[in-house]
Amino acid sequence: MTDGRTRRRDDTKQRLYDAAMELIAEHGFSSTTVDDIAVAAGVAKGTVYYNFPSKNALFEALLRHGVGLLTTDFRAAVAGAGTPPEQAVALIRAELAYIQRHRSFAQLLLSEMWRTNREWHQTLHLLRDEAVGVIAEVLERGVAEGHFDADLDVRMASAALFGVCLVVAVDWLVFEPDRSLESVQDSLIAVIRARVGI
Amino acid sequence: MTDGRTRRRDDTKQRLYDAAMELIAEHGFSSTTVDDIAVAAGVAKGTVYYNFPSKNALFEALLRHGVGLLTTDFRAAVAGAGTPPEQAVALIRAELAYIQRHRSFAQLLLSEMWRTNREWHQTLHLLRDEAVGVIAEVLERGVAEGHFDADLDVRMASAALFGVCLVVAVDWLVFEPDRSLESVQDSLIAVIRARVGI
Amino acid sequence: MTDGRTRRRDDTKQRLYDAAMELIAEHGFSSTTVDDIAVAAGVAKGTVYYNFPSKNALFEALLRHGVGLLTTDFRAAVAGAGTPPEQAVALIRAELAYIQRHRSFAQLLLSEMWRTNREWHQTLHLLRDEAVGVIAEVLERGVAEGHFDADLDVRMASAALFGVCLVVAVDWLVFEPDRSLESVQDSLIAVIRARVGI
Amino acid sequence: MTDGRTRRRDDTKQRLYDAAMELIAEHGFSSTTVDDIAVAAGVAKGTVYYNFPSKNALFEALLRHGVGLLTTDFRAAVAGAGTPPEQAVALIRAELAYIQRHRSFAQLLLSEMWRTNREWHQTLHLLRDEAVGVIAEVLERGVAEGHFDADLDVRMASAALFGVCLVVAVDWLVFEPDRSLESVQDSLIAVIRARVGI
DNA sequence: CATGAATGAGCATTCATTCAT
DNA sequence: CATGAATGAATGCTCATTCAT
Repeated sequence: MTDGRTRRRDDTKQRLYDAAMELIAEHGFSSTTVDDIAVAAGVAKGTVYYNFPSKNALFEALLRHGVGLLTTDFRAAVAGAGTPPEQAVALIRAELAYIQRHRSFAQLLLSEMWRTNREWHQTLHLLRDEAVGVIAEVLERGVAEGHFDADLDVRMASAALFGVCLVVAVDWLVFEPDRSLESVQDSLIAVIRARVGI
Repeated sequence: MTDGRTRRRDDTKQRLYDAAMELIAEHGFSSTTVDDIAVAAGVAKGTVYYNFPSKNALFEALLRHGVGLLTTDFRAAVAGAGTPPEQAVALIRAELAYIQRHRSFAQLLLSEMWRTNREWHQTLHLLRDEAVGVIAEVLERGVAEGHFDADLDVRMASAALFGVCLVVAVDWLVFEPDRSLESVQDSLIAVIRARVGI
Repeated sequence: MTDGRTRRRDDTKQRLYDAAMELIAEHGFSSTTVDDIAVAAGVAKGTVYYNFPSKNALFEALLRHGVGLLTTDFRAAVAGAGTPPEQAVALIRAELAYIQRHRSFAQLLLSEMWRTNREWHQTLHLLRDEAVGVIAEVLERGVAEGHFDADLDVRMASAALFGVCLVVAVDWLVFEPDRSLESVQDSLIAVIRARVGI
Repeated sequence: MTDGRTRRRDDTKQRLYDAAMELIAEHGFSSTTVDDIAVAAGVAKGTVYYNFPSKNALFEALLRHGVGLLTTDFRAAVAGAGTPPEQAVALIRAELAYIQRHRSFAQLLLSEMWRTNREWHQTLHLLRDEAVGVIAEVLERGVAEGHFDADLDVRMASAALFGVCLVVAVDWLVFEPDRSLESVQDSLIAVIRARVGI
């Protein structure tokens, strides 16, 4: 039955996604072999190529998948909070939580986001704009409504906010994995709020 | 003459460093071949193996070299400024300037810094502590002297500061390469200073 | 209905023949994939294996089919002409016409006819004898009836005649495809007739 | 020493040529693996790729090599004979002799010469013109000097002569390998000369 | 009758490493 | 001190074949 076949195929694709995500995040794209992915997904190597035209294509699909989830989380965070400052806090929490759940993907972004001349660079660029764009919207609204400094460089601020969460979260998961999400979130917000006075 | 030979050898090593840095930063470690490095350095492939025991060893030496330079710049920045807040600003400037000069190395750090299970992970970890440690010292002194909030999470703050500079700088060089160092620095400091009010 | 099903099955087989002939002739046996054949025939890959036990078997059937048609044409040409010399001309015309209609098959023969150690070599050998045999018969009769030189090496002459038509026809179709069949036929007969005087 | 290294490399290349020629002629291009070639040449697989950029490139070099030799033989045959008819006979003998020595190459030509859409088609086309061109020159001179029919289609005649030798020679080597070159040559010339009377 | 997802052996190609010169 | 020819294990990808539906 079509239904059965389709379900079977979707299963396979999902298992390949999961396996590839884990492996590529841990070892990087080039060091992850298609063989590894197949073994981890519990299928034959040919099955990878039956479901994706190439290793690159699988990776691109992966990026799309991962950033899509993140953007969805971002949108939900914004929708669930009231004022821009509250939304910003919600975004930070959402990003940290996402990274906690998909640590591997965060390492992937860190590795690939600013690397040019890769086949999937274009794809990643667009996806990034999608995700960071949600942050930028909030900051813009915050500026418009007088919550944030009027001359805030929104582009840089959103990139910086996105990036600092990324870096802090990954650092946390690598070096202090036992610390709780709440603790990290509180510290990070404190750091951002801190009148560092510089 | 020994002197001449040594100098010649150092030359070769330096050229290999430069070539490898450029290539690995641009394409990643796995995607850079020893052949590429040899060609870019203008030597035969065997020469790479005459000067370094392996590709991994070359890369470790590279990391040591690069982080060493950064740490030196950090120390100079601290020495050239008075109070901790001034030192912090000097550190930001130093990091941005370093990345501008060695953009490739920054991308390298971003890719490798938080990736475990690589042969050189240990090395990189130690080096990172060396560099980030300089930032931490300044923040600690700032807290001790009452410049910064007393309950500042210094560990996280220094990691965050290091990371945010890294991310902002790379983002700058990739997406707005024509912007000046000063402009970026000013914006970044403004963003950090901003009573974001969250 | 049995009739309907049979016809449908024959349709599928014919479409597979046509598709395979075209593709194998153009790209060779090894470079033609079963996938290509299925797509070109507009059926699923499994259908190829439902109708033929293997790719090799499909190819053998193809050879049988193609040479069978050629032999039939040869027989018709002989039957439609009077004396051996006239029959020889008719054979030349038949071969050229056949190749014009099935150019792909001619290229196939050229590639495979003299290649030993292929699974289907035996098959092809027998088929060849069938077709070239018709030419040989005509030449033999021509010798017996005094039309041709008494000491003609009939075996070689028939092979040579068969081959020269093959080569000339393929050359024509590849390099001067706009030339007419008649023109080629006339030139070829003139060349054969020519007292080259060597 | 450069000399030693160079000689060693040339040796390797020659051995690869020989091995590849034999194998590709016998089994065809697609069915011959680089592994086979390496084993037959007595080197490691990587060595093939150290000496040629790809399997295709090796094959193109092979074609150049083989047709080059044939053309040289053709030129020598023409130079060693007096009148165009004598030169034509010498060419036939040269072609038969060449094919006897390089039977594999002849099968190769038969398979590839009229196959379009292959990467090396262009190369082969040019090479063919070079070799067949020598025959055409002789025929042209023969016509000009009144040895051959004035309205001879030289283009076709040279292609036909080249092709008929090819076909006859291969047929000979496959089906009557014990027959002598002289015998075949005599029969072939007799066939060509025969007032077939068609 | 026909389908198409899945398989795994096989292939062209790459590349870190060795070593004779 | 430097070279570059040679190596062979590893890798991305192909494709004939199988089989559950």
